[in-house]
Amino acid sequence: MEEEQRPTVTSQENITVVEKFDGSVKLRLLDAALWHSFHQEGTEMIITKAGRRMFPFVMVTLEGLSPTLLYSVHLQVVPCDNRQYKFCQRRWVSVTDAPTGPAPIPGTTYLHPASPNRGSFWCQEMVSFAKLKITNNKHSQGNVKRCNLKMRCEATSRTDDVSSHDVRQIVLQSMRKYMVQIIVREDLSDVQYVFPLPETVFVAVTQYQNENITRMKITHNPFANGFKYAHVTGNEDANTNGPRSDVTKSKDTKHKSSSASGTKSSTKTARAKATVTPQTLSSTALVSPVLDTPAVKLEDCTPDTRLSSPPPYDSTQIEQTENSEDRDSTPSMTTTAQFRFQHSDRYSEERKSPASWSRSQGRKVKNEDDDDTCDVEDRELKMQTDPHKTSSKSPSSVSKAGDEESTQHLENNNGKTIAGDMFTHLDQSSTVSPPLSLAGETERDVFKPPAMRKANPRKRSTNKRSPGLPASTTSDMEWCKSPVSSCNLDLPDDCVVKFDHGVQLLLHDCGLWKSFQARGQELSIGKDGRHMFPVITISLRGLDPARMYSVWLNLTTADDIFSNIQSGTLNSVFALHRTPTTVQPYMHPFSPMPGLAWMKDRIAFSEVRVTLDSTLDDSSSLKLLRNRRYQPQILVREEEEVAVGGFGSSGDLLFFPLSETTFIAASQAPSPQPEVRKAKKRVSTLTSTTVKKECPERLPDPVTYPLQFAAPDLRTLPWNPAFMSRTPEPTHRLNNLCKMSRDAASSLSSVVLCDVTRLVLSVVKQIMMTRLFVHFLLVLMTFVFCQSASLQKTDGAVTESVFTSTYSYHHLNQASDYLSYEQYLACTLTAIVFSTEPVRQMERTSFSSSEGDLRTSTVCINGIIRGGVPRGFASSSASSDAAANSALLGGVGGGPVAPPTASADAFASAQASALASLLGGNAGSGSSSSAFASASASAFASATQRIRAAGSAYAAAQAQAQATASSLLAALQSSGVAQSQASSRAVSSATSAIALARAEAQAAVTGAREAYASAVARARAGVSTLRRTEATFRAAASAFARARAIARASASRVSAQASAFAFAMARAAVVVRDAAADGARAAAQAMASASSRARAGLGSASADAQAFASALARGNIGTQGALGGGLPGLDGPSADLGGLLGLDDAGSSRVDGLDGLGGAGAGGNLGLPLGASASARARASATATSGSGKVPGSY
DNA sequence: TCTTCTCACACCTTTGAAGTGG
DNA sequence: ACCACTTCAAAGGTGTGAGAAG
Repeated sequence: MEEEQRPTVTSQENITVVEKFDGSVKLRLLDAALWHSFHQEGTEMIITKAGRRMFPFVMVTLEGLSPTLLYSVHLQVVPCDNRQYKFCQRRWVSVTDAPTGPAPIPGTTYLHPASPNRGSFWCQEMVSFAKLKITNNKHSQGNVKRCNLKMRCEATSRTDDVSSHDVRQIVLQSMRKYMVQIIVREDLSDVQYVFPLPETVFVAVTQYQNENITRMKITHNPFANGFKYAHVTGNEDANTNGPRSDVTKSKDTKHKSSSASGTKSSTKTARAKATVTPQTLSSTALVSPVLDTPAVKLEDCTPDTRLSSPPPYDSTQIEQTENSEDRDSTPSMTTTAQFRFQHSDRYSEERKSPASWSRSQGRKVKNEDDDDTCDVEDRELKMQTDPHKTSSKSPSSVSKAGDEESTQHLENNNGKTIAGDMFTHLDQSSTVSPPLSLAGETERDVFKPPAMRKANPRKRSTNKRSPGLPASTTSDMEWCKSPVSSCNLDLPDDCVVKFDHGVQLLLHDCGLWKSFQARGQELSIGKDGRHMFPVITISLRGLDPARMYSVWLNLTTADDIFSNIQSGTLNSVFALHRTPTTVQPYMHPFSPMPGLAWMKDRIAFSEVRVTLDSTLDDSSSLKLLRNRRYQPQILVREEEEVAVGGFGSSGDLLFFPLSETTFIAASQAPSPQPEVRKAKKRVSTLTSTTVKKECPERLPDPVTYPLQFAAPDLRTLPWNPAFMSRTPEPTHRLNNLCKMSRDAASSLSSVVLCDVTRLVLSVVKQIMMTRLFVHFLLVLMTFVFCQSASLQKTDGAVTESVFTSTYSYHHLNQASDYLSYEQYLACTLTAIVFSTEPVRQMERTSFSSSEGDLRTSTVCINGIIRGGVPRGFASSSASSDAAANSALLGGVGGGPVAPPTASADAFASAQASALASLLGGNAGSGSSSSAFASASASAFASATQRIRAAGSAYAAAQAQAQATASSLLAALQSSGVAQSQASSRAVSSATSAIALARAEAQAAVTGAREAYASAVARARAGVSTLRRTEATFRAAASAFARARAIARASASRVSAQASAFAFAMARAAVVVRDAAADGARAAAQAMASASSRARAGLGSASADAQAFASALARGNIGTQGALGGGLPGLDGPSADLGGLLGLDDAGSSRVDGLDGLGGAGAGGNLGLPLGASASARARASATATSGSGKVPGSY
């Protein structure tokens, strides 16, 4: 590991960093130059009982971590040795030569509050330990308890306990030397990476020992600004009293009483002198003791120099730095306020040119002469050491050059560094890679050119308008319409052109932006959000007119600089209280739109708001941090259609950094210069009012494009892009946001959807899936219909009808600002319903009747939304309901719209016909086109046929029984005649004949019983079928009743027709039911008469048999012994016949069933509840049948 | 007596709330 | 009503210096 750690010092965007390696993981210590400067003096850190922050604090960046693994980042302060130190003779010397002193406190660990987190997180953001505190209070709690994920999982119940402590303190011992090291640990594993930072070696003290350290602390730490003046004058006093050695001597000899009083008095004196003239301070600054620390400015160092001369990081160097000659010979990286100068430029491309920052620097030199001698010292030193830069770097020249060349440099430096920053904010799923943008550099260079440099000054000279006024729209439009390739010189005034991949972007109101930049870049924001002003207004050119694009505004943190404006000067130091965050990009509300629409007019981000409230759930608000500098960028993303409809983001991404609009998010911080405020306010008011008055149509209206159904791809791509153009803009965005291509609806989509639908986020997240489902349904149905062979119109008529239906409904809502999501959903469902078969039969003329169409749509929408599709009935029921409603309101079956009364009659007749067909056995042959009626009729007809078959079998069995009885009677009669005439021989033969007749009668009865059992089974099956049919009818009746109730509620205008319809239907049903009842009654009577006839026949047969038996008993005594027990078997046929009489119950059951069936049919179709008596009777009859059909087994 | 430590202090910045005026 | 701005107060960070503690 030691070998792998090869610290190298590099300069990254003017920030000196030290790179550390541990295997594949790289750590960079930011602000290494500041650390080094302190290190050279011997860093001291104050420790207090309550805890005190470190300054400088540790900031690092990490690379090489696995994006998906969880890591915890620890800062560990480890003792360098066991020795105790004291500050003697301006140097730190060891008190105990041998490590025999008190044992140092073991290294304490500070867990970064963001731990644990994924590697992507750690590598994306800077890791700052600014809030770490060190203390000498042994009872202070460290934060080691919060350790890693393992421990957190194991001890979740102790969360509160942990949070209750001050977990941000590390316990140290004073007068001991420590070093910071960073430990990166993989959670849930034992892998860890250790990065010792020798640059951070410091001595923990309770009171500063080294005066230079104190001075440097005051210089660089913004919280010590209150002592800055004191040190300026204190140094002055020291210089007037003698060389610095005297000061040191007084410090070393601890003449604290005198020095303290002197310092205190000097403090007050300094504040009294705070208004001293810059010249005076400049002269005093030239002899400031800070000059004792010779420094070479970073700018004076060539990269090679910086790279080739890494600072010595040996901790023992602290003891060597007491020699001033050594310090002089050491190539120090920087000095005091130089850092601030550098940090102001950190990560900023303005260093390459921009006027704003150059002006800031110029003002800084001019204004901070009052209070900061260090800048002047450095600058003077620089001017002495580098004569070549003396002229070029003078404040005035810098500022002037910045003013003149800012525009030209802006597009030149369309930024590589910006590209790197920007892509960290982009969607990771984007297919665009950083090289794409970088590759465009050459192309931009081709476009950029001298034309711009020549054109702008000339135009500017002729510009007589106020610089704050917007540019001429006419010229802008001409610019937009002109071809890209021409790259003409006639650019609008007050604009700057940028290029990316041949697409040109025109930034308007640059004069206004410059005006603000010249007076300070702060943009006041509040917690409740404010509109940006000036408004970022652009124009685009070079887009493909037919392709869809979305335009985004992205705010990137231009740096990690904490900035504020103090005394009219822009101060920038490292952010102390904040860690950098990513700002969610803002999509222009018109997105996506065809390129032609984007190029048609200006694109203004007037609706965007900036806010400090990070919890604000508003997609139009950009959540910013105070006192951070932000770099607006325009992103143009090409949207491509995807197979399932909607648009995806698979196209190219263009980006345009707008360095002209860089601003600092100020926290209601008033500018200290009243004239600046007045000027800003004047310009703001003037511009706002002027813009509103002179350019009321500055914002383009949503572009409307005609539907083009003839396009061939419309038959294959069901989601018609033209449809999106015609829909209201919010719906337009809905289609884009809810497209199926996105696996999961992102939070951004949800947020934007909240904006569109005006619904809360939770609701939007719930309906997202519903919306996707509806979208899928619509796409699928359109696709199916387009592919269906039954579709007569192959030119997308169904698609058009769907869209027309939806669009006509949209007309109804044009008065409202936005179409609610419920309305949109209803429209979509309506489109689905109206795409079904009955509607396809409609004529286009009747369908396009907007009012009736709307009314019909409303009815169906309400019915479907409120009542839903009847379960188990699926599409047929829905279509029948739709057809019924359509027939009710506008006619069905095509043709012109029929009068309401006629429609009701037609519908009633259709219903009656269906019922008649059901009861008359003509199911399916009726004229009703209702699928529901057909299905129900066929089921009912089948049940009826089965019942009739059972009745026929019963009748056949009954007839067979009667025939058998007749034959038996004939046989008995014949045998009796013969026996009366014959002798005993005849008696025996008669006996055998009787036995034969008995057997035959028995067989006949058995057959009749089997036939009876079969008839009973069939009757039961008929009853079961009847019940099923009854249930079906009940469901149908319920669904129909619900649909009718909904129709009645929603369509008040047609209540009269509905009443007439109901009356006619009820009348028809009554007629039908009466007819059915009459038929059933007649059948029952016929059945009863047949039964009575059979009973009569059997009774006579039984009487004959008894007469025959008595004759035998009287006339043939000799054969009594043979006959034995008489004719007991005759009871059997009698019982069997009695059982056969029970078949009447079966018959009555059938009648009852038919009666109930008729009631069910009528009741179901009338929407009336079925009478309980029908089913009860049916059940009772069935029970009675099974009970009475029990045949005695005497045989 | 010397060194180290503690604490109150003045001063600063940051942050947010409330008020004011256009 | 909205927005921009001002004023004020609270919280927290900083070095200083007197005094206490070891």
